[in-house]
Amino acid sequence: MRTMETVFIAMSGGFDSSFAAYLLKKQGYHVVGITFRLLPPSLRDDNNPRACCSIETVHRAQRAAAHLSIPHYVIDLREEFESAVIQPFIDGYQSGDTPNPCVLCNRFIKFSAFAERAFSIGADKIATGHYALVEERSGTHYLLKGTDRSKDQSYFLYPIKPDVLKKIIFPVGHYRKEELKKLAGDLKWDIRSLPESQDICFIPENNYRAFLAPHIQPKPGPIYLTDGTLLGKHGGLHLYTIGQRRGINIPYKEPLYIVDVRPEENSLVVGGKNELGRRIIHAREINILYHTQETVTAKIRYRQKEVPCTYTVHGDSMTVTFAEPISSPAAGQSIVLYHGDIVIGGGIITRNAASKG
RNA sequence: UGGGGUGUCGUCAAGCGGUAAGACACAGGCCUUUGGAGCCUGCAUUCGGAGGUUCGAAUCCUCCCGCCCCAG
Repeated sequence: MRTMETVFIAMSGGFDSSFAAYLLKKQGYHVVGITFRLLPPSLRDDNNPRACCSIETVHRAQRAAAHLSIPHYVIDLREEFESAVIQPFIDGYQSGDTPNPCVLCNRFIKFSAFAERAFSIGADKIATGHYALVEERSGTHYLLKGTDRSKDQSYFLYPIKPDVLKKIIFPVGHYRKEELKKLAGDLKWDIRSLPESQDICFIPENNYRAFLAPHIQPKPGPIYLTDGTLLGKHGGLHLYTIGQRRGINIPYKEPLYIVDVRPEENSLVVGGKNELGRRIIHAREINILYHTQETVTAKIRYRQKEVPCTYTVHGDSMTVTFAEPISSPAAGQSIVLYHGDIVIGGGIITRNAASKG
């Protein structure tokens, strides 16, 4: 009988990661529960049960660990989170981009800082409650979509480095959400009452504009129609993103959407829905996990069906060309490539490089 | 000051004597481990004001007020 593997699982106190811990334990791993401290005191919100490190959240994770009779520790990643996620989030909006904090968190916190820490103190593997899969096929590890396509979170996971990928387990990735709920119903502890994590963990009530308010000085500017007509004014570029409809506050014969954000002149360009499509997208800071010559697809947001495309890599950037225009690619968001279920990789969409098509 | 036009929801706009369409905007909700999108719901007891005619008026008449053109 081989030595029991030690798995450190990131526990948020929510349903998915708690159940993931349960599954690992059941599979015979030596499981250690870990909860992160991520927020500086100024952002701590002990009244928000979904906030990532409120007192209540930590307690919930501790209780879950106790139910499973596994050790539980809290590790402090506040500095890393502040410099790698929160500050870039603010800076991104300030500069007219639309950052994706979950992607940054996975890239720099969960599958970097936490992973390093875990491996340095005895973990063989790490695990999270993400709906995705890591599979080994003839010596190579692949990142795959979760079995439950409606919950698949592989989009957020593309930045994982290959050497870390092979040491990851996503225990809930094999299940459909309803299966998990059903299995959970048979357990002694009331795991189903645990909250579902969602929204940005450091932003209360999902109101990122309110979160940014104290950090960004509002800088009003003009709003133009695509033909150059001055239509109105905006209250600061950080309040808008490509493809946005609500909040533009301009009555017009048809709904208007943000077609372009121009930080150089602090202006916004709006147009009809049919003006949002782009066929060519450039991305930076790419991470490629898999190579193929076959037809690939890509998407530029979570919960979107992938669109056929081709891509060419140049160093750490790439150009993706879609067969059909894809709507509203925003600088700062991520584009992720797939070959069937397999995540090829992805990168961050760059400004002024999303071409018309 | 003469002549003409016009005044209906925040904006645009139906209505033309029978008891206020619609679009955009806005608000709320749903969806959702990013933003955005999408979907659902709400949104003028009242038609510039005051009288009058009618069983009945935003719709007809009178006066007043406000805008917009043309002329001086």
